[in-house]
Amino acid sequence: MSDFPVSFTDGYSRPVPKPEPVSLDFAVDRSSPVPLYYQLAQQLESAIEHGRLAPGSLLGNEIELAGRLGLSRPTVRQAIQSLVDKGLLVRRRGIGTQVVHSQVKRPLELSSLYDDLQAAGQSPATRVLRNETEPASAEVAAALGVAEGSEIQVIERLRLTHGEPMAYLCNYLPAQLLELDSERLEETGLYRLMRAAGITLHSARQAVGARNATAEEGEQLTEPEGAALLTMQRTTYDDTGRAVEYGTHIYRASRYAFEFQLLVRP
Amino acid sequence: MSDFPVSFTDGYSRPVPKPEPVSLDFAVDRSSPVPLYYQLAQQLESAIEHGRLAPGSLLGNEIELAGRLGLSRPTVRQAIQSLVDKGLLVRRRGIGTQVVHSQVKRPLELSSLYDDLQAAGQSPATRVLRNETEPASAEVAAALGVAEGSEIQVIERLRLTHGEPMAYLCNYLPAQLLELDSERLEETGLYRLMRAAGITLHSARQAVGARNATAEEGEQLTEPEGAALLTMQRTTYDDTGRAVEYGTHIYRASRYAFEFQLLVRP
DNA sequence: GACATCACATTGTCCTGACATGTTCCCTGG
DNA sequence: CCAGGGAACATGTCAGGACAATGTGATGTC
Repeated sequence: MSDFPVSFTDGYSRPVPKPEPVSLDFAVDRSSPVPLYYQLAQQLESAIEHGRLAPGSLLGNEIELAGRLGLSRPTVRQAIQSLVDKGLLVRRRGIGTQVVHSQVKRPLELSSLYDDLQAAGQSPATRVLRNETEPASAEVAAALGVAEGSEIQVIERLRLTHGEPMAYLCNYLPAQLLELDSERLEETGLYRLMRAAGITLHSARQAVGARNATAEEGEQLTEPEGAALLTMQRTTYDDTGRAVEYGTHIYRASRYAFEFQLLVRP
Repeated sequence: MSDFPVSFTDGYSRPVPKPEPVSLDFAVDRSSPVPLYYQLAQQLESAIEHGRLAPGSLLGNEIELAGRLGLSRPTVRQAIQSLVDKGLLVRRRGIGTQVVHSQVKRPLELSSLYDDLQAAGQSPATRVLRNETEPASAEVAAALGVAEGSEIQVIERLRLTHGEPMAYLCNYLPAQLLELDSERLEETGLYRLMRAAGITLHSARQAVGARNATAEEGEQLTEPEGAALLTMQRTTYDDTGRAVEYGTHIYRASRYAFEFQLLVRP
């Protein structure tokens, strides 16, 4: 009953030669306004990313590390914890803290299509099809948590890469939230404009599905009627929990797929 | 930007100069093996979920709260921090800690299709089409980070609800990882079996796309050829960062869509 | 009346210290 | 030779205090 057919120490994971603590020369600057735990966390992250801390290697115990850096244990723990939250380190009671084996890095961000494309060197462009205000429909009002009929900013955009349509984006925002200039919308992404306006995005609820293109959708996206389209509906919330954006997006499945990474916290 | 339809400061801080926020009778059990910060966090979460702590309401300062509960401030902070991480609370230096406005709850979990369907009262069923080992192909070996040709457990399943096909699931696992009984696989989900075997799932990398059904796929899922299908590829890692599962899933877009919530940590 | 300044409240950071709990491994006793 | 116990060691939990940084509101000055 107690012995499962699983064994962590042997088996498929290449024979790990008992990990040994690594000792790197970290140092913190107490005169800096940057918090000490943050300085340490960044140095650790950098060391992991550059391979100076090998995957699977032990970090050395917290108390000794604290003493070597002239820090207290809670400070060191705070630094380590932030990297554990990022999925870079693993703590094991009685064992120690070790670097995660895999090469995964990004913990999952509330991604902006524009930024994603730009980062991928896809030279994105935007064509604003519509940018005006209208009274909130029942659906939009429910999604944004506002009264039906209140003023809502509606934006319809076509996102292109290399001159080819890639997605049709329709977004709804509370009208008073942000001044949206069509010119700027063609230059950058909506999320970046919102952040620049002092809105700190915090969480989003998404639904991703698929359906066959209608004739009209096909024409807009230069896909044949019936082609598979990827659909997304998203409501975004700021750090106080207010809904700040609701959108319906349609992507050409032949040119786009969502990629993201999930983290599970126990 | 200064006048939103919602304002945090008015309402309760007007009548009384000293805003005495919600004062609920929390209490911790020191004889319990459950950590104190965790007890407090659960009581707070429960109070938020049941509306005893209204959205937007202040939590009262940490020091006073600690005193009232007979706890130290770090313990109270740890409890609050865990809820901030979950997206239920917001801290503001100089202001206080508030309950977020929206009603969103689930922070996003590494979801199991089976559990999701069961939670939705869909009475899921599974038909195991294939369950055997084979040498790893190049694609699978790369995804799992093992040598090409090493033994891999292959599982093909059809997931049904109400007797109707909903998804076709193909998964690859390192052969030594887990003993997979086809009978058990028909009774529950793969993730639950892995967890029961002592594997703590930690993160996953997913790609979601769409495509038109081939004739064969259509037959398997009782969809017409050309119907829009939702596709997902996923690699799952355990808490040490080892890849423990790779899978290719195909969902009937007419019957299923992904829903999930993203959290952004600054 | 408008603007700068100060006091206050609150969270952010950091310290020291202590004990609890889970792992590993050696050493002892059989 | 094997099994069990316990020491050593690691992280987990908790306490109490101190000062810094920041947002708010009242005060004072021009």
